[in-house]
Amino acid sequence: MTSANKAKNGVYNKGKNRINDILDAAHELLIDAGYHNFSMRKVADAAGIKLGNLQYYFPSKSVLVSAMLDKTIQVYLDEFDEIRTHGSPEEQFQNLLKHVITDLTKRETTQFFPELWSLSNHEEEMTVHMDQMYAKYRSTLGDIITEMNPALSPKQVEKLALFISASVEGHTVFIGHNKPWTKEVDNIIKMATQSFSWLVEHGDIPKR
Amino acid sequence: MTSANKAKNGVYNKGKNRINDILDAAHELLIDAGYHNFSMRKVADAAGIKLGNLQYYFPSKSVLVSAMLDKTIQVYLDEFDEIRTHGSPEEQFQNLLKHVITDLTKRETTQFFPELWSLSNHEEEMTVHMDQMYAKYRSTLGDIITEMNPALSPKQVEKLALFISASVEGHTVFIGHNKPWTKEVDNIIKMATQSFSWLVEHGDIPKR
DNA sequence: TTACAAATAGGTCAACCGTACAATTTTTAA
DNA sequence: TTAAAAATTGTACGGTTGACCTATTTGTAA
Repeated sequence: MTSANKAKNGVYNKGKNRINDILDAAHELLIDAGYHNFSMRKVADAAGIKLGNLQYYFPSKSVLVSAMLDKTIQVYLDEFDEIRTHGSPEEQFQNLLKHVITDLTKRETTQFFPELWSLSNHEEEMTVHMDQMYAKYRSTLGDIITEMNPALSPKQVEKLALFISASVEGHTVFIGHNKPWTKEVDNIIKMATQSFSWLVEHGDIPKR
Repeated sequence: MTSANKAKNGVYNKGKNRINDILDAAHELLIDAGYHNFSMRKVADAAGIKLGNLQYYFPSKSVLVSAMLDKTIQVYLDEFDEIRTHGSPEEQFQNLLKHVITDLTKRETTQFFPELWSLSNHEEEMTVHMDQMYAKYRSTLGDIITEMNPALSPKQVEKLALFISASVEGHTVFIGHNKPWTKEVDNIIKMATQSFSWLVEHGDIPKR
């Protein structure tokens, strides 16, 4: 059992809060400095503790980064469930697109995801976290699509969910926070809703 | 005048080849190690020269990275012009989508762009290179769209080019080289062609 | 052939890095 | 109150990094 696990299962409130503080500081640092400027010492500074103390909770950098990714990603996962609780399938579809695209323009999202994409290309371990999140994303989207057009086969639904979710992610780099086209968010939402709805209802999607 | 400039304008073939070797080595290193593992010493090693010699051509890391980005991006820029030389607007549209999406699956492209996106979020200087490339991308795409549907206003064309190009870029993370959905490339091309063609021909795009 | 510029190598520096570990203080449970 | 556990600090180590600067070698043009 590692020190971090000991701390997580510990009974002291101080330790639990510390872990949250550290994870938040790490997240913030990743966002505004990028992973190439991300170091244990900077995280410790940002969290207001000493390097030795940080290592008591997270014995290695990779353990820290992994935990930080987990926590950040969990926030997005929770939001997908919420979408499914209100409205018709068509409304859920529109709400999901609007929600995700609007979220792209938040500073934290605009900066976080490119780091995640880059990281997953070079650190095997990070790929798992990312894939798991996008699988849930596509699964939620797929459920909605199936209800919108029950004639579609599971394979067709899968393809549509992949195409739509991937397309939406691409806008991060262009309409995200402080990007040149931020003001076009509403238009992007309109175009996404139109074209992707049409694709779900009238598209000729390969059956397998 | 910097050493790098001197070298670039120099008359020795040795020096010119060296610069190309260095830029290629830098590109390769960025691609398979990521920017967080990108160092002057590793570039020198990969290029088969000593650190001191590398610094003779590129006096600082940022100058090197900047030159490397420039060279890499130029390759993509040249390809856009090619597309415009053959076929009807509709064919050009399909060819462009097919070309860009197919390109996404190349190892170099899959790995390079997330690095570029991340870098542009944290290093002001890199943003310029990226924006310039995507501006050219959208401009080419916009010209084709205008010919496909002359009834569209310039503003509408601009929005469509933005939406389509951004959507396509998003697939890098999902159908790129060694990604979980690489085998779906052909289906993605089909869906992109269908939905984006429909959007250009029948979409209700805000006029301003 | 010789003089000069280009190209290459080598060394040094302060700063930063991840990791390990011992010493100390603080908190909690008995 | 006291002993054990948890939390925190401080320090040290071997490496790496970007930037500088000084030889030394190589190539070329006069």
